[in-house]
Amino acid sequence: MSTSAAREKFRRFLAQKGLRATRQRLAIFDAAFAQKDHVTAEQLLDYARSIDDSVSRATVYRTLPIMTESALLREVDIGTGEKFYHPNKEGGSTQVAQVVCLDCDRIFEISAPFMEWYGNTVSSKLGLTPVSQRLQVSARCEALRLTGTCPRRAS
Amino acid sequence: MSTSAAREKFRRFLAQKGLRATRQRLAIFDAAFAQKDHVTAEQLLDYARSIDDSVSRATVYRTLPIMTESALLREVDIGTGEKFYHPNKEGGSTQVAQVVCLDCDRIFEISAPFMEWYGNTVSSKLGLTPVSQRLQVSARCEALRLTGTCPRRAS
DNA sequence: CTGCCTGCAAACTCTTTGCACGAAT
DNA sequence: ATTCGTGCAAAGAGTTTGCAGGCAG
Repeated sequence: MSTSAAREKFRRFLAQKGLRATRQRLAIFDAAFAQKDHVTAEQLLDYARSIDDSVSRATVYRTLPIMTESALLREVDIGTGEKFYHPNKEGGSTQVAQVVCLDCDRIFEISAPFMEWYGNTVSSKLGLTPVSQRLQVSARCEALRLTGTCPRRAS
Repeated sequence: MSTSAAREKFRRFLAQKGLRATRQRLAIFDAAFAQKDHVTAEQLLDYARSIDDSVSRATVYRTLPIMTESALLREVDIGTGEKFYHPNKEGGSTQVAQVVCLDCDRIFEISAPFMEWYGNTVSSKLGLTPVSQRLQVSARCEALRLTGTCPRRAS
């Protein structure tokens, strides 16, 4: 899905929900879709302000749940206090695991379709219906440990 | 593992680390091991104070990482802002998944040994060594949805 | 006795919210 | 014209920390 196609999808989502397509919301959307890595709300605010300097922190925090609900943005909570956001450019499976490198703080996303099966299996035994699942692996950089340098750190 | 055996293990852990076995730390330990369900730091503080009313919030927060490191206590972060704690009475596998009921807020723990294999597999592809993994399923109560009452809620 | 540990309260981080103004439809 | 949306700043929740005094070893 191209960024402009996603942008249209966002506009449609807003219209359908009876929400307005304001300059600020679109700037935040564009900021999010310009990102390659996972970013925090604060980083998104900075970037959105470089597009439209009228964007405020409050609006970022108010817009993030909307974008998350539209499935155009994925929210990732790795237990560090702050949440990370990542554009869902493929529009595809939401069954994704994360591998978090504790050395470079990078977040890698890995498709993990079996999570859905697991959630169903385990929930039904408890009389529950799964809503969502998360699978995260925290890890250390092997190269850094051995050679003192993380090859990915160089970027 | 009995509670008193765990208590001894905690004392030994403290000694080995050169830490002192203070009244407060032991009260917090006892409070944690008296719990059946998952509790927050605040709930633990209340309970610890009923054992020794000199226990302060600061000491609870300072003691929790020590107990977690000793593996006698398990920390569970389900992304609700506060962390939950649970005594590791079996002393066994740390490979545990959580099923969180969004209706009654209960946390169910489920042994998931395959997580270790998964962590290894996925990490090695990235040149990483896994440190820990978490698998969580959020779910809704089926009985509550159908009959309006959660059988577990009654407890 | 020595210095690790403690309680207190203030500080901190991330996020949410009340209010009056502003702009999308 | 109507509302919904906005920026600002203050509030909020959970956790951490600086400091002066207290207790374990």
